[in-house]
Amino acid sequence: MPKQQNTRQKIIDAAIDLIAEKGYKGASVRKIAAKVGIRESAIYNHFKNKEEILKEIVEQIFTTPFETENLEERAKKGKSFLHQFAVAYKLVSFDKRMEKLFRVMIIELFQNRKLRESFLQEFHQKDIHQISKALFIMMQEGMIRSADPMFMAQEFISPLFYTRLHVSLLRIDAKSTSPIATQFEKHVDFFWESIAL
Amino acid sequence: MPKQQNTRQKIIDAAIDLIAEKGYKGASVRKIAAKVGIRESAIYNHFKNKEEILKEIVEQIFTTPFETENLEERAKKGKSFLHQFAVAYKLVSFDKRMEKLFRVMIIELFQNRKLRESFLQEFHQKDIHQISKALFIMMQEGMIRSADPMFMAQEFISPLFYTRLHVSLLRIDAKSTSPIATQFEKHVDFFWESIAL
DNA sequence: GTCTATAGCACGATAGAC
DNA sequence: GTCTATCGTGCTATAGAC
Repeated sequence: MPKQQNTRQKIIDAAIDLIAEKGYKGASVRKIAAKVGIRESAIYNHFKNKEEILKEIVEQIFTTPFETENLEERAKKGKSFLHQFAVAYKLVSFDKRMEKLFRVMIIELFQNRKLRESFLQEFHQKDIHQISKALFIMMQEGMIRSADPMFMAQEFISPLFYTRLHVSLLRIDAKSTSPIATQFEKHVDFFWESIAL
Repeated sequence: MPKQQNTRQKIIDAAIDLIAEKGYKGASVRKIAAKVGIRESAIYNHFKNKEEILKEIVEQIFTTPFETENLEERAKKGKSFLHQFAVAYKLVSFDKRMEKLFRVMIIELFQNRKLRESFLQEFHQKDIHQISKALFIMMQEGMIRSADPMFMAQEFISPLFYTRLHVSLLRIDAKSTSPIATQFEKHVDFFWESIAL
């Protein structure tokens, strides 16, 4: 049931909005409080200090529920597995909240060591691992050409990431994304043609 | 002849260092002045305000001298053209000053509209255009399979960009980049095998 | 072109009443 | 858990002497 948000979550949401727009330094405790509709001092009833808010947001960025079940079975479908992944990636790219979190991630990537490590371990490695496992199975099945699965997985994901960044940059200025919206699917076509036997 | 830097350039260099480390907001006029070895007020003899410093830096980011001569001739060499491009991209990725400018670019990408537009027009489009022209020539020569050259160019560049980001993230924490240093060349091999006829 | 001095403001955070 | 009030700090920028 859609219960009313508690103040703590309201603070986090306001902070995400502001950081996505102005960066961590630009998202002052004052502005966060104003957005929530309380005074600065009231923030400190919910968080020890400003950094604790960011910590919580960073955790939320990397707690993406991700389909990892039946990997072997799904991988045997070959191209349609990759298609499914790309479409899921596309949905996330266009989801309003996920897009905001993506912006926060990029903005803070070079300024927050913990976020950086999570990016490399969670964001990067988790996807790479899943895809590489699937690609390995496809190689065993003789569906695709042989190569280092980890490397091939990165070749598959990089263009998706780049397109996601591109989408995010266009949307921030309210520019049209229609010329690149189909690139997620086109990439799968191109990639599959590149590896299929 | 290697003349002594004037104060103006010293200010810019100090600002690049500080922004790459702390972001634009974290790179205060105070700190920039301290790094140069002058007082804050002296900064204003060289720049109208803080933003003008950033403007200058943004311009420096996108004034990359880029090899565009003899494109047709070079393109006909096929794979070795792509290899040349990737190696140049790799060199830039590991160049200390270019790496700093790359960081500044990523940090400010979502916070500076002008930088964002330059990114899309200069950084992104310029590379894409050059590569797509070369790929078009290769298609005409029957060296590679036919496809939309612009799309194919993006497929070629995305993994290079992703690897560059990866390198930058590792180096900021002084982590080893040797596991991914060869990815630029490996990508060319993989890509060429994907498109060669 | 540099300095000292200072204005004026926004910041993060705390104390204490309700 | 929220408020008012306030503290100390760091910020951008300017005025004016040298």
